[in-house]
Amino acid sequence: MSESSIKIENVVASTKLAEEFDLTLIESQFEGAEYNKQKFPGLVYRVSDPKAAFLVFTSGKVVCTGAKNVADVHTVIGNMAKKLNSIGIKTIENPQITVQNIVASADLHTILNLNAIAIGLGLENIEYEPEQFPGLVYRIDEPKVVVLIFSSGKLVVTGGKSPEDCERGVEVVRQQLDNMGLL
Amino acid sequence: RLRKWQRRIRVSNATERNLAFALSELDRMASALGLPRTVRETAAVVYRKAVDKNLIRGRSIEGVAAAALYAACRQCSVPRTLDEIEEVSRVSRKEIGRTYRFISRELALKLMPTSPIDYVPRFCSGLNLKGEVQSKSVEILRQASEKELTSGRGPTGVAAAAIYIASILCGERRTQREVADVAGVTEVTIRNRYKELAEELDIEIIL
DNA sequence: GCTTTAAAAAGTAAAGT
DNA sequence: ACTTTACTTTGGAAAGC
Repeated sequence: MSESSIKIENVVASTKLAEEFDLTLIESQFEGAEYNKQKFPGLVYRVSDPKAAFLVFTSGKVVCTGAKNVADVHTVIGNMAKKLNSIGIKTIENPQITVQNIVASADLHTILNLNAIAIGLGLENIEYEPEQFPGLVYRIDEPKVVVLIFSSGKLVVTGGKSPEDCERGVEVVRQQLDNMGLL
Repeated sequence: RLRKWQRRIRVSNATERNLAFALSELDRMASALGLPRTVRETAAVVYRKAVDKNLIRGRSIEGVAAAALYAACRQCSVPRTLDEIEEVSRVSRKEIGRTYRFISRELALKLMPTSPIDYVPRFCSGLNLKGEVQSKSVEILRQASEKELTSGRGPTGVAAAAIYIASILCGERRTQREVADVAGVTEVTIRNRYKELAEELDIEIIL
């Protein structure tokens, strides 16, 4: 019924793979790893099977960004654990992986009048400053996501913890615009 | 009791001193931008409301003053861009924009996004263009708005393109560079906007 | 608040050909 | 003029300034 045809563009997740990490050691063993403690406390490491980027911290915590699926997040983190094991670093067996944010795009396939939408949704509920950015920012409480609405009818949904949050967010926007006769 | 009395005086002094500083800042910036008294007064009202609601906490007086002036210009329909406000203030555009969003929400200013039409009088006078060209520009912008050619585009860029076209139609042609300079956008933006306007509104531009 | 990561949307900008 | 690169906005975690 409401297959919003959402396209997930990026998934951000965090987990803990060990109690602590020697980032200098990892930097020397991992090809392409970047670590500048004074610039940023985390080590940056990019992988390309499923494409993703890691931020590894001395606490053993890891942030994974850039994955296109929630499943890929688990895959790349599993691969990361194996790579760490291969250089003699032990990791936690079944790490608890938390999806922190999902960025998705969608398309309403209609040209939109952002001024009318701004009034329709209520100026106090939106932010629309075309001088600074072409998109209208709409924050939704349920699901708790932020939707960027463009005059082209394209949308960007972010802040969701699951793909369902993103799809519901798009539906909320679609329905509200429809109810106001702006679709 | 005496301590409390003295403290009140101190607080009062500090409050008055800060307010005086803020108002002088508003005056300095408004003068630098050549803004009329009504706008300065509006900005002062916005600033005082911000003070009354304790919105200055954690923010610099300069930042709130700059944001108040930015908001006042919009309320009075004589908008200045964040870049223009930044030039006369000691705060970054990012900080001004952030503070503006904050006070705009907290004071429920409910301002519509800046209309390209509000830039026409200032840009035209800066180009020494008469009322006829201004009227033509506004007419073009109204049509552009109806045909959905302004959503998401920078107001100054759209206004500049409309003025560029109007100046040609009225036989008082200004170059893209001249218009771009007064509008604070690049020639590329004028070109992109005017091509879109000319095509969608079926306006023939003979150079 | 900042720093760093990734990605999309559309507009604007700057640099190089 | 055209192409490429890059910055604007949104969200979230990480450790530390």
